[in-house]
Amino acid sequence: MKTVRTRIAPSPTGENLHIGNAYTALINFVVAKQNNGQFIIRIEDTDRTRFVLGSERRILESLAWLGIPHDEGPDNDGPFAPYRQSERLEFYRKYAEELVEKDHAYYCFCTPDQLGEMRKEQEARHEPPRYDGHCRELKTQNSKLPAKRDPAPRDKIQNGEKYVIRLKVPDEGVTTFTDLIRGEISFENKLIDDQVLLKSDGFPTYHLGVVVDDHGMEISHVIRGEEWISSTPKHILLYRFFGWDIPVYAHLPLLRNPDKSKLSKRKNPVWASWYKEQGYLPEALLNYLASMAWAHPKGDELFSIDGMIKVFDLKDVQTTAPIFDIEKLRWMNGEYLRSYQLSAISYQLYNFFNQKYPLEMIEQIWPLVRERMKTLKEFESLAGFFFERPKEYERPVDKKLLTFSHHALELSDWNHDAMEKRIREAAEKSGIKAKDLFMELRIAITGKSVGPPILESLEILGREESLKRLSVIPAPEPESITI
RNA sequence: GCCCCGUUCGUCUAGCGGCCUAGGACAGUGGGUUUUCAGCCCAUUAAUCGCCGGUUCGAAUCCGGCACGGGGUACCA
Repeated sequence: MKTVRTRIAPSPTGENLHIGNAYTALINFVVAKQNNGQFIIRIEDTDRTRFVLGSERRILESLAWLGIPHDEGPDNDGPFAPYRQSERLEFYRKYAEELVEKDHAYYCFCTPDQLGEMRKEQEARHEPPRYDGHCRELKTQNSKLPAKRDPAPRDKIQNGEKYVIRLKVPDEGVTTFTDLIRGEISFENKLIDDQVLLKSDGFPTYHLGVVVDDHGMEISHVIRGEEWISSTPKHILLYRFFGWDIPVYAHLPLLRNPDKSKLSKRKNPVWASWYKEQGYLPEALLNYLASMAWAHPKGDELFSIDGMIKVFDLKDVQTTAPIFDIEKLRWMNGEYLRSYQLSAISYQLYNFFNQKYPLEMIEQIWPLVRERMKTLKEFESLAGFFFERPKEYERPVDKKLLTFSHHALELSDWNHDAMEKRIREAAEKSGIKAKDLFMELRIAITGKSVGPPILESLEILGREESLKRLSVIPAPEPESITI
């Protein structure tokens, strides 16, 4: 059996790795690995007008962060280098010319202005917008020669006229392909436009690039988003015209915004980097993405990529496009966070906050906040008071209540049981609810009414710092002070 | 407009002709544990399986039509 080789082909036109690409990458990676195959990254940088500097680097960084390693790519090369389309231009020209030679493509000298005009007219006549084939028969009269050798187009080229190479889509017949997820899909050829294959700047369009490179890099499975379904017949035609083996196709459903439109940055955080900055763990993000349009056969909600590789089957992927719902991701992230060993999670937090907080402190604090956290970032809002006295208080502290607890604490040995005992005693004597005393302590120390257990927090802060905080009460509203 | 893909709780999904008066997870709600929040445990709300017809003894599951949603229709990917 042929080696399974899959790939993702991101274009460096965005800030970072799009979460939809991360999803596609995950599935491609899993399919490759479960078949002992290779996973490849190819950069499709053929649109120079949308090129974003640094995008490629950030895409690769995010993939590395996610833990989806590639066997071949622009940064580590491989047997089919280069892996950047802008560095493979000679291939595309060669193959486009070959198609012209075979009379399956032709030179087109129509200018963008002419094409725009044409489309406007078609629209006015309520016709579908498509290339009218103007240059298709551009030949000397009665010429039997293919366009390649015909003098008419040749002369224009020699005169320096700009041109593109277009695919000559047959006027009749039906192009059919089998999608592993959706089954057979057919398109009538007469409805397929004469696609541009090679642009006037010498760069290929996606359609030429993807076919030439997938074949050239021996890609066995083309697994991509469903937005490519309607382009696939063009690709099939190309494979046939070249006489190449057609890869296995699988079109994944598109991830959607809550309003069901295609996932977009306007309506949702889409960059993988955003999830990293918010303190999501790559394992959780991947686990969540895996649950999109696919479910673990055992019904497991939490599983690793390795676990997924063992049981995943492309055929089980759903055709329905799922909505990307961050709530479930948050839950999952919390589960992952809690499953970590103390030292591992502490180190993650240490690095997440750029070594801002001492590792030993984090290790002490983590047990107090582990049940409360859903993202790494939340550590700061939950436990920030350990490192810095609160600047803002949820409400003024009641000095009278505080005084009781203050005294109680001063008298106690500085440990949890002793402190709790003293506070309860103080409460009983004064007829105040212990609950209220604890709350007042909490606000004085943390500035907030919710958070980690207060007595444990006091222990970690230490006697000196704690008492200092209890003495220096932020200026409350004058009338609320009752001593 | 035309072409293509889709349609099960709010969301992710299970379901492959009888085991479905449709199961699980997230979110929600109620309760328990608790000095708060969270976590944990228990309970619970929520889908006439888009609609209409057909096939069948029997349909969420098969077929057809319709409606709705999405994608494509570029010298963008």
